Amino acid sequence: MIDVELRETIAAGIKRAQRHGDLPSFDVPADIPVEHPRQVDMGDYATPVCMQLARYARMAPVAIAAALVRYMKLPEYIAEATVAHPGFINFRLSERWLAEQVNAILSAGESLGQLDLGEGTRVQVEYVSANPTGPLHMGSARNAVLGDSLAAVLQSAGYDVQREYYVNDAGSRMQVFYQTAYARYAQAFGRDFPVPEDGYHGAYMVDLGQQLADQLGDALLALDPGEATPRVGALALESVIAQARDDLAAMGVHYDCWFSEASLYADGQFDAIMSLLRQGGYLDVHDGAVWFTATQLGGSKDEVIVRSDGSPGYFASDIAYHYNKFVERRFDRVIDVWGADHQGHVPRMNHMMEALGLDPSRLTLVLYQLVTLKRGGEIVRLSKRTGDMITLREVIDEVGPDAMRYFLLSRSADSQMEFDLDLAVAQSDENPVYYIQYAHARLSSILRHAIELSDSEADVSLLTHPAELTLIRRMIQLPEIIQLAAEQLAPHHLAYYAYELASDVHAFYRDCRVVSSDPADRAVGSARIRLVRACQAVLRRVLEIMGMTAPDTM
RNA sequence: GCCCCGGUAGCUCAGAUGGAUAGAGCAACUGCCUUCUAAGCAGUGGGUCCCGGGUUCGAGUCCUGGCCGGGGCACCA
Repeated sequence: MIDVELRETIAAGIKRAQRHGDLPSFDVPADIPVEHPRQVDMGDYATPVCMQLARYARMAPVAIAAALVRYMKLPEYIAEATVAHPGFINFRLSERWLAEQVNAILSAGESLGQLDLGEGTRVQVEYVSANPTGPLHMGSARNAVLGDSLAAVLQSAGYDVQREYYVNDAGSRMQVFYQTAYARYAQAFGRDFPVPEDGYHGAYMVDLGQQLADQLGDALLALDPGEATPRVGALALESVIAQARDDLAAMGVHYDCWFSEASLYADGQFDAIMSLLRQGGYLDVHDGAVWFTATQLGGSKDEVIVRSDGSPGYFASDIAYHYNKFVERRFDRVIDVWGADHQGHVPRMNHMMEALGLDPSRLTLVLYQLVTLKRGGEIVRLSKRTGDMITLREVIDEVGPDAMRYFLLSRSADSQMEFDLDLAVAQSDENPVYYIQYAHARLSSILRHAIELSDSEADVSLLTHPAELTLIRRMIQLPEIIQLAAEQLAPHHLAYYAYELASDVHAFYRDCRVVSSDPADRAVGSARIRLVRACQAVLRRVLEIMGMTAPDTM
């Protein structure tokens, strides 16, 4: 990539200047900063390195910059390097080279935006993984969008990515869920069977009870509730998972694997990690429970693994699950996407990795701040147990999957966000989603009108208009945006990039006529058609990574 | 009390390993459709980057002490 090559160019320039005695001897910095200047008219790339070197060289930054400019051997795509106060070197891309990139983008085809940073590293992204005790709510929406886009970004960056949903089908809450399901099932036949005090009182459970009644008939009512509950529960679980799958699919979120927590116990993974921890001396028994001694690894307190009633806690599953990910399934790297309400678990997860003899840096926990939902100016609570909640499906149906994904993606995971449903719906015509998609539709429209014009003979060197060059400059940023998003695990950069690209498209549309009846415009028109096609490819690729559609008409 | 995340324009938010005059959308105001889609374009106004100290040639960015908002500190997940 360009910034990497410029770093080398600068480093080589420093050494050459030193050899010729125009710079004093000092170590070339390992990491030479290359950035984009604030203003485009300053140049395409810049380095402030001379200001850092001033103290070692005992020279004025501008003088160092001047020496460097003399000695750097510029790559062919750099038209010029200039010195700017107080010591920047600005690099300007060759316009000829820029125009040529249109062809490069088109010939990239399917591999457009495909990097090899990951070098095929096997990475798993686990996201959503909500308890299967009811419909997904809006909190999970942010998780889904983040995780799915992260997976797409990493794929594009050259990682071998697997997308996974962890089905928490073994926790103690599940028993309560099963009991609730049974109660609603029985009630569907007019039986007066109570929903547990700490059960799930949402209306959806009534519907589910009815559905179960329709599917199972009343045969199970004859059994003892203790016997019937697991059977009703199993079907209820199946139904909830199927619904989650559907709801996520409605947002374009799909998984490679739905992993069952219960299977960890059936397959003996739990027993395996227990003996592993015991051998490592990380287990302690007191107060009737089995503890993981996180304190000996620097933790603030020990953690219960097996409760005094003999049942394993969720942390037991977490350990077995991650053992499974790293040891059984041999992922090089695992990324779990969690809501900020789980942030207290981060230290113990790292301690767990250490105790299992795994490098904690192989596990990354991406935390996102919680979404506050507002409707009618009031904050909507997201508790499943009270039943007063806004479901994921409800919002998708209201604002559409594209808007949903864009809104949730366009803010960094670290910032808590307010999702105003009324606003999202009311402003749907003025929203950035349509701005971006409209840019794509406009390009499609041009191509429809240009159907009789061929770009096979196009001479891209005719692309010299400022609006064309601005657009191309943006287009070639795709790889570095993908790299940035992949390195920071921050897909929101894509949303901003897509918006800026769309903005450049709209400006190009205004300034540069593509289809013309005047024969004199034929050559440039054909070059522009090629630009339009290349630009569409870039726009489509970003939208694809974000999980959004690229409509041809709007 | 301790830990994590925020605090940037009226509102919602960007701001890459510390760099040049801190950006965008929405909202407000002013213009622009006889030619490829006006879901668009051009322009105007709008800032003690929460406050104090520190590091640095240089701080919205790093360190430190406060303030405010959110989340967490269970034999719940």
